[in-house]
Amino acid sequence: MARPRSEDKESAIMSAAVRVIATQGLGAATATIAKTAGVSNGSLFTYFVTKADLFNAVFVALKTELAAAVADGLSARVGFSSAWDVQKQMRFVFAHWLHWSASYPEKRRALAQLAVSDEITVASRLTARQAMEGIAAFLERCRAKGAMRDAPMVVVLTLVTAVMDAAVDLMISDPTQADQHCALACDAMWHMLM
Amino acid sequence: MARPRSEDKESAIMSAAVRVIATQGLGAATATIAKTAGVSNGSLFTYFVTKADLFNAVFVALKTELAAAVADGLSARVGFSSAWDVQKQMRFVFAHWLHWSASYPEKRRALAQLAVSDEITVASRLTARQAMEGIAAFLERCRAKGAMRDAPMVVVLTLVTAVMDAAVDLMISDPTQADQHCALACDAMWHMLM
Amino acid sequence: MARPRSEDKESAIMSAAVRVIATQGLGAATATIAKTAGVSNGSLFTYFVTKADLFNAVFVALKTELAAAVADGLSARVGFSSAWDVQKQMRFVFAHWLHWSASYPEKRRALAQLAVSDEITVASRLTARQAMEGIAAFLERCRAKGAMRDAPMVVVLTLVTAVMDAAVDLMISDPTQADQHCALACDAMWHMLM
Amino acid sequence: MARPRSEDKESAIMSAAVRVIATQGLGAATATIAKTAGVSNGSLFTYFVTKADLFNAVFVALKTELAAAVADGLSARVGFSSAWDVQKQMRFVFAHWLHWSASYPEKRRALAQLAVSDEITVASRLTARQAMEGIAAFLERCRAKGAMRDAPMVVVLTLVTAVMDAAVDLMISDPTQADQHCALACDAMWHMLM
DNA sequence: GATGAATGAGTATTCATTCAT
DNA sequence: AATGAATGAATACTCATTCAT
Repeated sequence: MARPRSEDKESAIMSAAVRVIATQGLGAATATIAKTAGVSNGSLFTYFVTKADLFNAVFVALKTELAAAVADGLSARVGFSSAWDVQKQMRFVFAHWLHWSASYPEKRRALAQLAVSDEITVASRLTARQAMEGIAAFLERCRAKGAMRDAPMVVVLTLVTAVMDAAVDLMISDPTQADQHCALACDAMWHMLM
Repeated sequence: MARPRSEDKESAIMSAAVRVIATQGLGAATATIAKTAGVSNGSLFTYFVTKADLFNAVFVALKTELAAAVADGLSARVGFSSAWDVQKQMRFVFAHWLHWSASYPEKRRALAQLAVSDEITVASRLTARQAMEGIAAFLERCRAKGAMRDAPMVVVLTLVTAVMDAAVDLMISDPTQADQHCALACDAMWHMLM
Repeated sequence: MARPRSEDKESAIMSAAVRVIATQGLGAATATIAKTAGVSNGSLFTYFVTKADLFNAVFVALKTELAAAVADGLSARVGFSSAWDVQKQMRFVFAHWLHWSASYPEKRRALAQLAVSDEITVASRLTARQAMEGIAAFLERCRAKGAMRDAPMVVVLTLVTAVMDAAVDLMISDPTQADQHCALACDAMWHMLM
Repeated sequence: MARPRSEDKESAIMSAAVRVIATQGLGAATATIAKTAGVSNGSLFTYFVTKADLFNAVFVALKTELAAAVADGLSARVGFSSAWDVQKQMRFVFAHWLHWSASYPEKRRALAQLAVSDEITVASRLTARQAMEGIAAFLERCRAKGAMRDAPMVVVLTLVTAVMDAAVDLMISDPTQADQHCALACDAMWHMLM
């Protein structure tokens, strides 16, 4: 598993991949990605044995990054307890999530493409899901007394993620209404879980 | 005077495309699609000038088909009025929608790929949206007194569609729990809109 | 050898071929030629079994047409005898030839392409040469007392044709100087033969 | 640091192109050219971005080579001055030109095809013309006191080239008479210019 | 005979991956 | 390790020709 040095190059390639995928789709040539990263096309393959490997790595990285951002919003507010506080906290977390995602439209777009690709392995998808599980505890608390209190966590997480993704798309496609869309989505989530 | 164009062939190509895209993604070769359709690769191009044209046609067709199926569930129950009836009706419609989608996993998978492709034109996306217009009216009525009563319809439709898609994914990936997932999603929708 | 009727269509196809070859080169599609001729692509092949056949027919026709035009200039002035008259007559014939060719740039261009094609058979080339032999007698008289009096006729004809072709190209490429070029070429021919 | 581009390969491709064009015309497949050059079809495109690029390069190279050969005959005899000497020199130069061209029938044939192609850019044609500039000066001197003393140089060069080309064709098509044809053409040129 | 759909071999070009330097 | 040339399979699309109507 030991990779050649230069983490710089590795991450340069990965973020180049994000940018290129965002604009050219999954059909993007590895050579294009390499050039965008300022690296020779040969080098790309010393860091990622396969184009699919690169894509999987990018997928996992983006999902992980997103999860971290969400967790970030999470850690800022812990310890509320009353119902009203829970709602406030949820809003805060979801708003953080949404705004973070909307700030990186390229990442969002790349992720959307990668998510439906069949190059992305089940393993990658599993890893991605696990990264998101950090917020499971939070959602657990949110839904504790709500309508979805007995639903399996996977289901809750899947539905929540779907709504968030859709909301981000709306925010990106019409940035002037971003705040309204954000508020609406947070409301929707609240009602869905309660 | 010459051999007329065959609608059979046209639709054979389109459904072949669905099957092939579902398994091979958008990178699927036109030759593969043609062979799957039992047609020469040259013929594919007498029916669709371009691979992108074919994909757009398939996209619109699938969306339209889905819309028709939903509308089908819609027309079955018209005329309810009390709140309880509205809920019942909505459940029915959503359940219909979900089960229909879950019954055609290939169509769903193909649609998921096509939806994020940049080969799909705005015109196609518009047409698709218009096909869904029928359900918009229904949602209008559902949300009339609910929390989202003031939200723009696009937003509502986008969120609803996202939840439906996620639910179908869940149903497909774990068919034994399909009914529970369906019920859960319907509940979620209900709460989200009310 | 009996061809299907409608000489109209046959010649429509041929002149369409001239136009299309002039603009698109020999790589022009038969379908394009057919459409230009206002005929179905299938029909083209009832008149010409092969694309090469069509091209050969066009080649021969153009060469023949040119020869006829030259002969036309020829017949206008027959019977001069003194040396000075011969020169005058030659100028007249060559000028006629040049102006006729320069009036049909598409034909000239198509002919230039066809002449170097390897689709054109030796038979066609022979026929073409024979068509031009009408002026052999005339050239014979021109060169009778000149420097090329002992050269084989083929050689004379080849050189003369080459100069004429080059002159026509010059005239076409710079129409404002057409008359000067014509005069120059006639002079050149006169000197070459005397 | 990587394998350097090989000039060998580049010229192998170009001369393969000459051979293949000579026998198959401009419709020759790049794959055929590559195989003839002993190179993978992919490699052809690292040396020439486009088939048209390759053809332009070949065109310019052949024209340049021809010009060099002519210049070669030119430099062998410099310094003559009397009228008789000029004639002798001109004959020598033209004979050299003709024999060189006749020795490379493939190059000649390829050049004939390329010259009428519309893939050949004006830039290429200009470069080619400039390569022939050397002989222009020589012709300038030849015609100084002759009949074409006032004609534009382009015209002179065009006519001379046309006669030379025709003569070469004659020499190639009937090699046993090559010398006579050569002598005849030289005479013709002499008379045309004087 | 006319039409234009059907066919499938053929084309230029691309691209993931390998390998010489 | 880094580079970028080399490779050749793969791809969308074209086109001469055939054939059903």
